[in-house]
Amino acid sequence: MGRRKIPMEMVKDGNTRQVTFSKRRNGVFKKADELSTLCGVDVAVMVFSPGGRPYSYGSPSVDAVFDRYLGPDTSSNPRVRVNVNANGRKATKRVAAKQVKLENSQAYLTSLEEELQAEKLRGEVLRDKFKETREKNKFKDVKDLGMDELNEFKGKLEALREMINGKIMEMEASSTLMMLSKGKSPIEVEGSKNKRKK
Amino acid sequence: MGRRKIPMEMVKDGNTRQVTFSKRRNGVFKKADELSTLCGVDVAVMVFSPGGRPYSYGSPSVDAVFDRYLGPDTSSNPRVRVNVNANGRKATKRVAAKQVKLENSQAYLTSLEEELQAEKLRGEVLRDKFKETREKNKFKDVKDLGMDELNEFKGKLEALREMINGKIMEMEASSTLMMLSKGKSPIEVEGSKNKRKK
DNA sequence: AACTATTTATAAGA
DNA sequence: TTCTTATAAATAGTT
Repeated sequence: MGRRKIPMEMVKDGNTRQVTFSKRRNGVFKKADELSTLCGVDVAVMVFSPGGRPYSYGSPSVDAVFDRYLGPDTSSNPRVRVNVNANGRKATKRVAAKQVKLENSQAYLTSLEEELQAEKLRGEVLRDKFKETREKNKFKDVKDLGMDELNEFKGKLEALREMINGKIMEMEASSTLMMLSKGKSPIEVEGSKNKRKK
Repeated sequence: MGRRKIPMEMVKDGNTRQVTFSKRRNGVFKKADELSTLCGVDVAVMVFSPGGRPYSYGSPSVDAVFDRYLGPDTSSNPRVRVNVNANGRKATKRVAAKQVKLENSQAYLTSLEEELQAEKLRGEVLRDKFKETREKNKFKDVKDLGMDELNEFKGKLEALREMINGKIMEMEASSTLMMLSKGKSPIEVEGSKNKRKK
C-alpha cells in the first residue's frame, strides 16, 4: 500500500528491508491492538527484526496471553521461582509451571488431527506419484524433439491448457501456474501473435 | 477502513463483534505473514476469539518463535524469558526451564490449528497468485501457435524441464507432475522417437 | 459470502 | 529518522 505495489518476496536491499520492517512492525502491532480493543480479546505478537532484535506487543501482556495459550494451570503443580530482569532491574517472581491438561474439546482436537493427517497423506501421495511418474516417464528432453514430435507434443500441450483452464484441483493448478510464472515463464507468450522474433 | 470510521472501543453488538473479529484476525495474520516474508523474519501471533477459542499464526511456527523469544535454555540456570511492552522496548525475565508436554496441552491443539491455518493461508496465497498470473499472462492458446512460435515455445519448454529436474519446491514439482501424469499425460513422450502416431 | 465506499497502511521520495 | 503524498489494501456497512 504505497506509491507502488511491491512483490511479496524478501526485500533485497538491506536498508530498505529494515525500513519496511520498522513500518510494518508498527502496523502489525497497531492492528493487533485494534483487534484487542474492538473485540475485547487477548492478543500477543512476537517478532524479530532482521538484526535479530525481539519486539512484541501483548494485551494484556505477552506473558499473559502465552500462559493462556498454554492452557490452564493444573494447580497441583508447584510454582516456579523466576528471576525477572525488567528494564535492567532485577527482581523475582513466581509463575505457574506450565503443566497443562487435555482440554475438554477432545472431539475438536481429533477432528483437527484428522484433517492434518489427510493433508499429510495427500502430500505423501503426491510425493509417491512424483517418483513413480518420474521413473516411468523418463520423458525425453524437449531439446531432442524433432519437428513432427514437436507437433505431437503440441497436441498434448493443448490438453494441458485445457486442464489448466478447467477445474483441476485448485492447489495443483495454482502451483503449476506459479511455477510457470517464475522468472523465465515458459509460457509467457504474451503478444507473440504480433511480435516476430526475427 | 470501511464505509465509515468506527470508534476505537469494544464493538457493542455481539454478532458484529464476532464478524469484526474474524475479519481483523485474518487481517492481522496476513500482515504478520507479509512482514515475515518481506523482511525474512520470525513472527508469531496469538489471539483468542470473543468466545475464547485460540487462534494463531507463526513463521516458522508459534513454538519456534516463542522458543527463540524465551532465549537459549541455560540448563541448570533458569531460561531467559523476554518480556516486552507494547512499544517494543525490551525487558527480560528468567524462567526455570519448563518442559511442557505439548501432546496434552492446549498449545498442541493450537499448533494443529496453526498448521491448518498456515495451510489455508498458503492456499489463499496460491489462489491469489493464480488469479494474478492468469490475468497477467493471458497466454495464447497453444492451438493458435504458428510453427516459428512453436519453435520459440520449444525453448521455453526446455527451461521448464530444467526447472522440473531442478530443485523447485517439491510440492510444486510433484503437483505439476501429478497433473501431467493424470490420464492424458501431456508429456508422456515415452519412446516417441521410435513410434509414429500414425 | 460478496460487494464497494471509505478509511488506513504504506512505498517512495524529500 | 520523520514527514509527505500517491497508491495499494483493509474493512464497515450492506445485500
